[in-house]
Amino acid sequence: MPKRSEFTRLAELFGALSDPTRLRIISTLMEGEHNVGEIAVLVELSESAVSHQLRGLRQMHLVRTRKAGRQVFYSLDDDHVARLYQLGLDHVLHG
Amino acid sequence: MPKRSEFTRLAELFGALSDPTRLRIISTLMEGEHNVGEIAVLVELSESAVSHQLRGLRQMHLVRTRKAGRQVFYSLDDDHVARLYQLGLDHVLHG
DNA sequence: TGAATATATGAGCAAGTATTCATATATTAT
DNA sequence: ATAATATATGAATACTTGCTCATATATTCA
Repeated sequence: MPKRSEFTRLAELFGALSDPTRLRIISTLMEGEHNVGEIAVLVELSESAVSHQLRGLRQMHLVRTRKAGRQVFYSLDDDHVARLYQLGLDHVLHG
Repeated sequence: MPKRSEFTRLAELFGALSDPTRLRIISTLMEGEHNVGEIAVLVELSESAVSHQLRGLRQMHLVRTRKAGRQVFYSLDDDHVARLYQLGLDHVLHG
């Protein structure tokens, strides 16, 4: 049985995946890196809202950034995320 | 790219795992079935709070129940949950 | 039957979250 | 330099969540 602090961190990880907007962002990034403006168009949300969400994902180290001029390109930092996403989706679709 | 409704359901699934209390309950149930009172003791929370959380997990079909007299025994409904839990924990502990 | 026990549920509240809007910072172009 | 563009951030607000407390429902026991 893990420690309390580990449950908290695990909850934070799943929490990062517990919002449809963030999942759409993650789904978008699974197809390759994108800058903030592109992501905003793809998920149909304001750039500000996207930027706020990306901040959370950044702080959780689920995405990483590459700066190119004034654009910032985001990509998934870690394949654990993609695996969690896929496993969850399997459960939702079949299962 | 999944549909909006699927993102919502996926978010709900991860949302069910996004709270330390619920994760403790799930962790407890991974070791076998327990009734509400036992779970309350093990996770150190009121029976009411536990019952409320179990209701959510039930509605998500993540746990199932077996009634025996006036007690209700809960167990994990589905190994997807245990797999998500384990994969998430791997990410939190190492990686 | 009536009291005791196990669980479930509803209302209410405090704390957390996701968005918008306004503004700040950084970079490029004129 | 100044304007334009891309992103980030802070404050405000509406919505959601997790708990407690009181109460309801079921089941067993005396």
